Amino acid sequence: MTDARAAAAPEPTPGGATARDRAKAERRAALLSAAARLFAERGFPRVSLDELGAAAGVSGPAVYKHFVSKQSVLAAILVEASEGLLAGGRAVIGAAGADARAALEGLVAFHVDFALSNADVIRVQDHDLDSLADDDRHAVRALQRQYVELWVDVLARLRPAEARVALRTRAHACFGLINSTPHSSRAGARVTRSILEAMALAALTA
Amino acid sequence: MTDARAAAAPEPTPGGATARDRAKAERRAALLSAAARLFAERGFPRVSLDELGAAAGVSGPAVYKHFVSKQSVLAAILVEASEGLLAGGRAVIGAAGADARAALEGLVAFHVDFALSNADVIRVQDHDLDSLADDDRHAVRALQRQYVELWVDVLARLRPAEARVALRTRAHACFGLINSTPHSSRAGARVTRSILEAMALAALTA
DNA sequence: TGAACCGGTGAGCGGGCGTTAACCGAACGA
DNA sequence: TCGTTCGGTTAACGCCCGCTCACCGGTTCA
Repeated sequence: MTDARAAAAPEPTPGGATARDRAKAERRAALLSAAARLFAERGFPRVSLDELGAAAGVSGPAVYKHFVSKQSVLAAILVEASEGLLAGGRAVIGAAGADARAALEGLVAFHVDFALSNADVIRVQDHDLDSLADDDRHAVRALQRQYVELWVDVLARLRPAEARVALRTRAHACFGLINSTPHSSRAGARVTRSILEAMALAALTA
Repeated sequence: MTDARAAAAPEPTPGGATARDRAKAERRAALLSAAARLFAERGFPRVSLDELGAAAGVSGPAVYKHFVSKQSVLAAILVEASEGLLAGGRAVIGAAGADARAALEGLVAFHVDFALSNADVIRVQDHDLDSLADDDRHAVRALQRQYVELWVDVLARLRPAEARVALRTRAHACFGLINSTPHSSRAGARVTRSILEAMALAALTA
């Protein structure tokens, strides 16, 4: 009975690392996605480690083989999300070049897309941010601030007369508008996407 | 030494009830406002009853002389807010009569005003709603749904061709836009108010 | 092949916190 | 004036839960 397994197990290590490493990475990913869903549903403090582990197929303190604490699971989710948002925003702006209007439209489309496909993370972000330890929260806030400034820069090109404080308020309001998706996704994704994009652009360029 | 107090204490009971009743009502109000602030700052599960009591001048289990549980404090805040929102919305629509555009502008102004002067409650509302017991949450949700339908009715008058599902998405997005205030009130209240009103109307009537 | 590694488990500790219990003193009502 | 009411206090219970510990069995690698 060893032959079959011997043929299956020692594959040329497609991930580039040992089988145990790949299994561990999968577990970690499963934990993160389960955590995002659970935190979004009930809020960070009301999810126990036992529940979290169970949702990923392991049970209880096994989480500590992947994260140093419950808080660090939350931190991993939020840092990853903030970095993704910032990187994506930069890419969009770079692609638009000097065309400020195109940059704004790209940012809106990108953010709507992110919100629609990461509703859980959105919920967690403005739900449980202050359950983070101070340094983690500062890190996430710093990333978010950079992302906001990305928007403000683009808006400043379109509305040179307006103060940056006001533009910042506009950007935050626009995020609130787009991030309303998790609370209201009754309509289909296609309709929701086009409604949100139109509303956001109208609100920003009126 | 009785004379001075005898002259001061038995006032004609200005509140209409006994002095003890008035004191109790004040305590209850103090507890509610302290709770709104604390819940907004740190989230419902991370505020202990001792902290809550201390913030209102009493300490610890004295809260149980005014509320049957910690959850019921949260429920009182959210039910009161939702009822206020619904009643205010109805009043605004009634005052506008047949002019749908005026009704919408009134709703926007009213909601912006509410969000600016009740930032704490706004934060608590979309932070800790699911920390409520099932029946309380259902009650709040029912009130919120009626408020949303108020907006949808007005929007339907202005956009007769659009499906109500889509209009509901628009309403939620608009709430998200306006309710972004607590996250971004860096600019002054006056500027913020006019920016939010303009953005909301632009988003809804584009 | 065998020692080291490592991710998983179950048991258990310790602290925080919601809630209850027993009691006290002032305000109230007859 | 005197019994009752009632809002307040302190002490303590009991549970939940984050986290640690001791241990186990398969994978890895020399």
